[in-house]
Amino acid sequence: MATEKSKREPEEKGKESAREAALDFIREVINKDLETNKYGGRVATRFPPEPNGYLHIGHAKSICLNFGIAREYNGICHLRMDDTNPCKEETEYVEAIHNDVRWLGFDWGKHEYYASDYFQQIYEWAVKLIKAGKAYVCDLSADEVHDHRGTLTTPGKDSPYRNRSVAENLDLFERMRAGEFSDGSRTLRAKIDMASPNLNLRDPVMYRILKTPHHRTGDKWCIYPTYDWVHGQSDSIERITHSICTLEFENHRPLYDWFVENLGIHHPQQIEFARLNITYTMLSKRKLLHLVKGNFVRGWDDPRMPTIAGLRRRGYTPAAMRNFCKDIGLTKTESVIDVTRLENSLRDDLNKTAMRVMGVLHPLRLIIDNYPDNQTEELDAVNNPEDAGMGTRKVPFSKELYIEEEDFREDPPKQFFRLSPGREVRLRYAYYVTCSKVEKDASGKITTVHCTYDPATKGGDSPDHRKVKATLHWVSAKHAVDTEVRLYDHLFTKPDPEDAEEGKDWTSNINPKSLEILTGKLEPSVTKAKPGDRFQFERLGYFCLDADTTPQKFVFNRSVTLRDSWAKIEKGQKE
RNA sequence: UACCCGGUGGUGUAAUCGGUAACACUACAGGUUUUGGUCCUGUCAUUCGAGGUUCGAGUCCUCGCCGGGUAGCCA
Repeated sequence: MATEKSKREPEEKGKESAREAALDFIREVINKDLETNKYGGRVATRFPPEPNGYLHIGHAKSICLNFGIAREYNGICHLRMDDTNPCKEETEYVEAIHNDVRWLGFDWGKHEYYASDYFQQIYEWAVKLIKAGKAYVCDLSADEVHDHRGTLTTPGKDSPYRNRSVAENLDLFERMRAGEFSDGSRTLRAKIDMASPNLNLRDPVMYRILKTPHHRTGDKWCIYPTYDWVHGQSDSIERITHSICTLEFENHRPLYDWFVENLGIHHPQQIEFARLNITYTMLSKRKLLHLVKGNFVRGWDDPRMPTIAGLRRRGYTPAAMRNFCKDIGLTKTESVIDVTRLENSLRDDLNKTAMRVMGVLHPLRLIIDNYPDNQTEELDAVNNPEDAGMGTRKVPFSKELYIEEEDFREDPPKQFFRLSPGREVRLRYAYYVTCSKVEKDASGKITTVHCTYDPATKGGDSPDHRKVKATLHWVSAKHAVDTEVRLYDHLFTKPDPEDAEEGKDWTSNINPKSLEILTGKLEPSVTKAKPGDRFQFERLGYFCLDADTTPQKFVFNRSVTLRDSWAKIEKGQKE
């Protein structure tokens, strides 16, 4: 094993350094800023979620980026809750965010912040802009503001309230804060340019009246700053150097720049990257919320969900997710990642780390006619052929076994190497067996396969070195542990879930067969497992013990199948 | 129809000051194998188009074409 490792290491190191050599465009900007000493050698990033839902794999990309950069540059990464809309935010989500970021392997230390902690400062800066004649109270309704904004191709019109005196603005704004006006009746707006080709600069709203209690500030405020007004200033307050965000905020950057410049405060550099898209996967927080609220799934942590909580329950490891985020790269090009990339990252990780075990999903009885009736043998099985350090275990063997239905064909097609009448195969770690006959029920369905075994092949090797073309997994019938197994398929039937037929919406693409539940048989060693433990069921896939498990009933989630080249061949034969 | 951003193989990313288009995944073909897994080997693009600058262009210039974003008091 030691020699194998030393053989592999140079390769892996080579790959690492090659990866490091090719810096992504964001790290290039940071390097440049370090060279020019733009921020005095500091690197400070932040991950700024709104606590209005669970984090998903797209957020994982951002988390890995922001915390990763901080780690690499010996900098710092803040966790900041962007909680500026009291109507949508809940403490439950804050806790879920903590959980998920930590689970992914990142630590914000003491640097946890809330935009709501800055409300007073933000308010004072608003007053400052009013005094400078750069913000005004506007009495237009939401609809009227919309009408005045103009369109993508035509300029907007100034609000009739745009030229109020500073004194009047100050008075009105103070009374907005005091709760004198009803929700939506007035706003504070930045005075920029109603004719700007960038609509974000057409006197954007900075404050709205919202008499709704906030999850942290309670009823202290009845006016709340908009995201556009608060976000950049929050970054500035925290002295963030590089504000990394997704592409849709590119058009907002001029506005954020306008705010910090007119306030004369620290100016972070915003850098935008393309958000993650994955085939057969929905990555819109709003729509994921709809899936949960509409009971299309069993909750935020349903193993079919692309949420971090869902993937965790499915059996994903933090390392697999981090590797995935690293592998997909970072650009400004909008792209769609094939979901098999995500699955492959899990296979890669679990192949090296998961304990092997034998389990049968679709049991077919197999009787070894020439095996002693009441005999049980304890056979040695390797726990992980990739890691000898994981040792071996004993697996009980007896006359009656279960094998996988798929592993027997009475009339084998071309290239089918598994068991069929007259054919000899290996039962993993046990014996060579040859099929002598089958039993069928009235409908013609095969109920039992009879075999004879060769006692000389104990352990799975034949002294005469004769070859068998297949090795089957099996479970001893009288030692088998029943388990519920949940098999998952993509939550959506189309690569692009948004691609709905005329007159239908994205929910019409939800896969009605995304969950299949069955009862399987497992070797008894799994009874020691704890929820969250991951296994490879040999020749089938990776499975994770679910939290629904009770002392009476095991529940396994299939995290991902193994690659299956026979399935591919068979599919090709049918076409 | 305005503004902003993007366009390299089936997919995702690379390619210092312009200098032989590289890596990974997939697919396909082999090899190893007590998992049809893993692992190993091989094969698969002249960079959206047209001009231009240059000894030399994926990189620079011009004009097109295509895709995405933007008209919340959401973030």
